[in-house]
Amino acid sequence: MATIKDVAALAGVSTATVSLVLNGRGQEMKVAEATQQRVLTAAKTLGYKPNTSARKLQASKAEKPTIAFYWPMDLRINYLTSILTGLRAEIEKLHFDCELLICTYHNDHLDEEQDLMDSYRYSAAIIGAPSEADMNYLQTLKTRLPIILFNRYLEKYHTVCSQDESPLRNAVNLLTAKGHMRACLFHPDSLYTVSGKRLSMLLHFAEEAGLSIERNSIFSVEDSCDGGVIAARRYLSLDHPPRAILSMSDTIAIGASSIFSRKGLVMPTDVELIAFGIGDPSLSHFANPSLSVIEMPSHEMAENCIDIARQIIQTPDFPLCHRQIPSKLILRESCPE
Amino acid sequence: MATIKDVAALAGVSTATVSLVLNGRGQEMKVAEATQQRVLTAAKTLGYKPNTSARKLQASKAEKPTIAFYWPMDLRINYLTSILTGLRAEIEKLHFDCELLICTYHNDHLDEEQDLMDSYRYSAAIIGAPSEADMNYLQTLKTRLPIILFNRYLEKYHTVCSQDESPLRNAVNLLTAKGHMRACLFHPDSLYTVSGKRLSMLLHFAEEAGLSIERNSIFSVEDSCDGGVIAARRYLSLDHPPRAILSMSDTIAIGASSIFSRKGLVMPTDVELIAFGIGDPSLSHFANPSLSVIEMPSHEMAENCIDIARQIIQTPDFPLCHRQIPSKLILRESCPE
DNA sequence: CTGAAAGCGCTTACAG
DNA sequence: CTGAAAGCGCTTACAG
Repeated sequence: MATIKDVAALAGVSTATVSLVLNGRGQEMKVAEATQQRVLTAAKTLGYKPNTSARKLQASKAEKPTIAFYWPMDLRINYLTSILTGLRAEIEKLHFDCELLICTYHNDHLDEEQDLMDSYRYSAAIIGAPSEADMNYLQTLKTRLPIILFNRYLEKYHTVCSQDESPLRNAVNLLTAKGHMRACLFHPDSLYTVSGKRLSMLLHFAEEAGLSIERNSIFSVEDSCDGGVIAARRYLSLDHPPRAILSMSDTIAIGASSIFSRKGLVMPTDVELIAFGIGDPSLSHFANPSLSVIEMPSHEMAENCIDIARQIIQTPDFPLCHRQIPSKLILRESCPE
Repeated sequence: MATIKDVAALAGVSTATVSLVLNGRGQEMKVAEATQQRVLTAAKTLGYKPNTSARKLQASKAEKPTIAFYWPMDLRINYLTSILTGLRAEIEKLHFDCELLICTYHNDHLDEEQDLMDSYRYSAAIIGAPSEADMNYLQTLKTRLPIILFNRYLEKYHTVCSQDESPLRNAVNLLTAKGHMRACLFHPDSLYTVSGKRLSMLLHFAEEAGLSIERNSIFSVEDSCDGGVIAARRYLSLDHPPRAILSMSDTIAIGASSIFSRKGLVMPTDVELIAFGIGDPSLSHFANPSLSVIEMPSHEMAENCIDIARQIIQTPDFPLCHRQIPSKLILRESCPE
C-alpha cells in the first residue's frame, strides 16, 4: 500500500503538503496550484488510500465500542429482522453509543472468521445460529473478545437462550387432550443444534403423552415457504394423514397453509397445526388462518444480548452470565384452545 | 482515556511490560508473577481499554473497506430483510472482502450522523429512506465520503432507484378494464419522499384512466399489519365501499386481508386489491389469498448498491452513476389478470 | 508558500 | 526478567 510518504516523494514535496492538499485544505493554505496538481497526480498514480487507523489515532478520537453480530448467510436470514430490531431497540433504549456490525458467516466455517480471534477489532461479539462444528470450534477457541451466544449454550461464554420446554409440552398435551392420537411433523432439512434439540424434546413429549408420530409422517424440507409447499403436498399424499401437524418452523407452516387453503383443507376443522414461531411474530399472527405458535422471544433475547454487551464493555469484571427467556404458546385459529 | 503509559506509570514498569502482560504474553516472556499482578491491577484501576486504532496502525494490517448502510429506525425496519439479503448476496457473489455496517438513524436527523462528515470512518455509505429534511441536508452536505442513495435521486450522489411508473399505470388500467370506476386507497401515514411521489403518480394515473378515488376513501394508517386492520375496518364502515383497493404497502394489505377474510369478504370476488410490494416478496406470494403487487426490486437494488460501492472503492475515478431498476406488476389471487 | 518535527497509542525487536 | 527506542501512517502547529 502506498503511503503519504510515497506520494510526497513522487510529487517532490513534503508529507505535510500532501496531507494538506489531499484533505482539500490546499486553497486555504495557499499551496501553489502547480504543487497541488503534482500531489493529486502522484496520489492517483500510486493509488493512494489514506490509512484510517493512522488518521483516527492522530485525531485521538474516542472510538465507539463496536459490537459484532454474527449470523449465518443462509435461509435463516429471514429470522434476522426480529433479532435486529431487538438489538437496535435496546441500543436506542439504553442510549448506548455503539456501532453494530452485521457479520455473516457460513455455517461450519466460523473458524475462518479472523476477527473472532484478532480480538481487537470489536468490543464484543454476539454469535447467532452456530452449527455443531462451529460450537466445537467455539469450545476450543482462545480469545479475549467477549462472546455472547444467541440461543446456544456453552459454559465458557455469556449465553441467552429461549426456554421452550414447557410451552412445547403444553402444545403436545393440548393436541392429545383434543383427541389427537397421531401427528405429522414438518421440520427444516438443515438440522441445526437447537432445532435438533427441540425436535428430540418434542418426540420425547409426544411419546410421553401418547401422541404417535410415525416415520412416514415426518417431512424434512427446506426452511422456507416453498419448503412448506412441498411438505403440504407430501402430507396430502398420505393415505390416512394425521389430523394434527407440528411444524418446527413458522415459515414452513405458512407455505403449507397456502396449499391447504388452495386444496380446500380448512384449519382447524380438517387439520390442526402448531408451529415454532421463529420469524417475525406478525407473520403468524396475520396469516390466514392465523397460526398457533410456540413463539421464540427473539426480540427479548436480542435485547438481553445488547444489555450484556453493554455491561461487559462498561463494567469491569462483569461476571459470566447465562440467561433464559421463556417461549410462549400462543393459540390462534390453526389450533384454538 | 487511560493509556498504556498511565498503566505503566501506576504499575511502576515500562510500557513494553504492560503490553506484554496485557496481551497474555506474560508467561511466555517470563515476566515475574508479582509484576504481572501489579500491571493487571493498575489496568483495572484505571479502566484501561486499548486503543484499537493504535493497535491496527502498529500491526499495519490492511484494513477491509467498510460500507455503512444507513436505515431509519422505525417501522420500515420490516423492509430491511430483503435489502440486507441483497447486500450480503452481492458481497458474497463478488467475493468482495468488506465489512458491512448497519447504521440506524432517525428520520429528519440524518444531520446528526457525525460519521457521514468525518469521512474517514467508512469507505462508502449507502443511505436508505431519507426524509425530505434529510434530503435537503444531503443536498448541502460537503463530504469526501462516497454516498449511494437507495431509492432516492440527487444529482450529486450515486443513486439506485426503482422505476415503477409503468407497472403502476398498468395496475390502474387493469382495474378500469375490469370495470372498476372507483377505488379505495390505503397508505402509510408517514408520507416519506418516495411513497409521496408514488402516491401522486398513482392519483395522476387514476385520474387519467377515469378511476375515481374519493377523499373519504383514502385511509392513512400506520405502516404495519395493525395499521392494515384499521384501514380494513374503516373500509368496511363505508356506505358504498369501492370494490377496488390500492394499498401503498404490502404490510398494510396483509393486515387488511386478515380482517376481510374474518368478515367473510372474499378477494377477488367481493374486493380486488393491488399493493406495493416493498417487504419480503414471499409475504405477498404466500398470503391467503395471495396478493397482487407492484414489486419493488429491493434485492436487485441492493445488489446494485454493493456493485457501485465496490467499484468506487476499487476503481479510481469511477464516475457518478444513476441506475434505475424496473418494478414488476405481479398478478395473483387478490386481483387476477 | 513549504518543510522538519512532534506526537497520537501501541507493539516488538533489541539491549542489558 | 525488564526498559529504552523505533516505528506503524497520519495531521498539525511551528519555523522559515
